[in-house]
Amino acid sequence: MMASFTSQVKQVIKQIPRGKIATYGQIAKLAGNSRAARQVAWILHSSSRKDVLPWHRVINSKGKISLPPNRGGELQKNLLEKEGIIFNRDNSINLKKYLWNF
DNA sequence: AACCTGACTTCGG
DNA sequence: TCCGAAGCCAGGT
Repeated sequence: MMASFTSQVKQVIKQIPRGKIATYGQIAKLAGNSRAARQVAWILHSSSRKDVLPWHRVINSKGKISLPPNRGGELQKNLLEKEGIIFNRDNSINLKKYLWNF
């Protein structure tokens, strides 16, 4: 079996329902390490190229997009809005409303 | 083959 | 309450 942290993270991300978002820390915690949020970010980089993952549903704990706009941040915002997520005027997301509680 | 960096979070002072 | 430092895994150089 592939019980590596990476595969766990991938599985968790695949379970994020449409129209909801999750934070790096939340995913890391579900994958087994609450402090491995950083790896989650890196995994999205490497895995989203090969596998199809809803990477756009992953944001930081402040409820904002972590990518620089020129790195896909705009795309991410666009994709989330298409799923019905409303952004605040400061480009943040209402975690109380959209955070994925499994 | 070793070292560095990355779309972050949490803990301690 | 605010700021600094540590933690974690993998891929690229």
